[in-house]
Amino acid sequence: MNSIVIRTLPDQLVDLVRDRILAGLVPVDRAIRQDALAAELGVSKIPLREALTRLEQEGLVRSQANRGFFVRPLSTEEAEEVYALRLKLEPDAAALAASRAGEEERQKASAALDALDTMTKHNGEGVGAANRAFHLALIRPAGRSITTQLLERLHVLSDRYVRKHLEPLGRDERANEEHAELLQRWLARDEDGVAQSMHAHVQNTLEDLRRQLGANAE
Amino acid sequence: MNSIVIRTLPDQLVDLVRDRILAGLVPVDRAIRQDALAAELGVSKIPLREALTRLEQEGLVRSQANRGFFVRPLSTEEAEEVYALRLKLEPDAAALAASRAGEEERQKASAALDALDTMTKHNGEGVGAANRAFHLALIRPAGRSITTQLLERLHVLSDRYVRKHLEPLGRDERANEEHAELLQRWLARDEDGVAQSMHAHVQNTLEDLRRQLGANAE
DNA sequence: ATATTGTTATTGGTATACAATATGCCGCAA
DNA sequence: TTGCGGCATATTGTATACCAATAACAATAT
Repeated sequence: MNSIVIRTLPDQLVDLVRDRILAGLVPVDRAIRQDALAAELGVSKIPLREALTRLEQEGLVRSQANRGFFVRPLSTEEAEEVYALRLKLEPDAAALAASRAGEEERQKASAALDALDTMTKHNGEGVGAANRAFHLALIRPAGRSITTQLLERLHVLSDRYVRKHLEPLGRDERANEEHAELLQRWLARDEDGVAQSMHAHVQNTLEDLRRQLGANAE
Repeated sequence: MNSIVIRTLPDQLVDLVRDRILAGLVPVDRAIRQDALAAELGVSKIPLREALTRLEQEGLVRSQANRGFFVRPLSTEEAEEVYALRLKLEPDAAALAASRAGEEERQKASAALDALDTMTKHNGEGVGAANRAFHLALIRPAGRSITTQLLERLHVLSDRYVRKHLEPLGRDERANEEHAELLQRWLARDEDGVAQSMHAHVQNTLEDLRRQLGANAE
C-alpha cells in the first residue's frame, strides 16, 4: 500500500551516503568533496548538500562553515550516550508497540527477524541494516512518530560502533537468542517481558561494546 | 570565546523561519511558497530549502514531494508524546548538568532565569524563546550533545502548544515559582531535588495543557 | 453534475557563475 | 634548517537562470 512513495533525489542520496559512512568508506578527517562526490553519483551538488544536511541532523556528519562536511569521529562518550538514550526509550516503546501492533505489523516484525537471521548466516553486508529494520519493526507500531524517528537515528549511530567493534568478532549467538526471545514476547503482547528483554539486550550489547572499547583503547 | 562563530545563511534562516512558525505567522494548510519567501527574505531558494529541510528534522514542517513544505498541525497526540519524552529525559539531564556545571555555566543559568523573568513581566514576544533558553542552560552543562540537541527540539515543539493554549491565559505565577526552585536546587547541585523539581514542572505544564486542550476540544 | 482535458503555477533539479574563505606552496629571513 | 608571510589555487556557499515533472486549477464536454 505504501509502494507508491515518491522518493526524491535527496531521499535516495541520504540512504546512499549513510550506507557509505556506516560501511566506513568515507575517511573521517577529510572534508567530503561535494563536487567530486556529486559527479561520482551523477547528480548536482544541490540535492547532495540537502542529503548531507539531513545526515548532519542524524549526527553522522558535521558541517563547518566554508570548510565542508566531515564524518564525525567515533568516541566512547558518544557511544555511552547513545546507549543510555536507547535504554531509556526503547524498552517502553517496544512494549507499547507490542500492545498496539496489528496483524500486518506483527507479520512484518517476524519477517524482519527472518531476514536478519539469514543475513547473519550468510554474513552479508546488510547485517546492520537488517538489525535496524528488526528493531524498528518492534517500535514503529507504537504509533509514536517522534520517538520512532529518534530511535531510528540512535540505531544508525549505534550501528557504527557495532560494525567497528563487534561484527569483526564473528557471529554473535547470544544476540540471536535475545532477538528470538524478544520477538516471542512481543508477539505474545507480554509488555513487561518485552521491556525487560529489550533492556537486557541493549545493556548486553553496550557491555560487549565497552569490553571491546576498553581492549582497543590506547 | 564563542564569539567568532560563523553563522551561515541557512543557520540564520532556520531561526528566522522557526520564529515565524512558532509565532503562528505561517498558515498550516498551505504549502510554504519558496520563491516568494526567499524573495521576501532577500535570499535565494537554495539556502531557504536547506533551512526548511532542517526544520523538517525538527518536526516543525513536513515535506511532500513535488508539493512543498507544510507546517505540521498541532495535535494532542503529538503534545502527549513530546511531554512524555521530556519527562523521561529532562530531569536526569538537568540533574547531571547540575553536578557538572562550571562557574561560567552557573552564571549563565542564573542570567537566563533573570532574562525570562523580565520577559514575562513585560509580556514581550520572546517569552517562549527565553523559557527555552533557561531550560537549555540547565541541560547543556551535562555535556551530552545528542541529549541536548534532542531536548532542544522537544522544547521547540512544546513551545507551540504553550503559546497557543497557555500563554493567552496570562502570567503563570506557578511556573515562575517552579523555575526559581529549580534553579535554586540546580545551583545547590542537589541532583535528586533537581530531577524531582523538573519532573514536577514538566508534569504540571502538561496537565495545564491537557486541561486547555480538553476545554478547547470539539 | 461529473469527468476529462488543457492551462498555469510551483516544485525539484541542473548548469553555471562568482564571492568569500581555506589550503597549500613558495620564497624569504633568521 | 626551520619558521613565517604572502600569493595562487581549490573549494565551499550562494545567486541566477533555466527546464522538466508534477500538482492545482479552470474550462469544456458528456
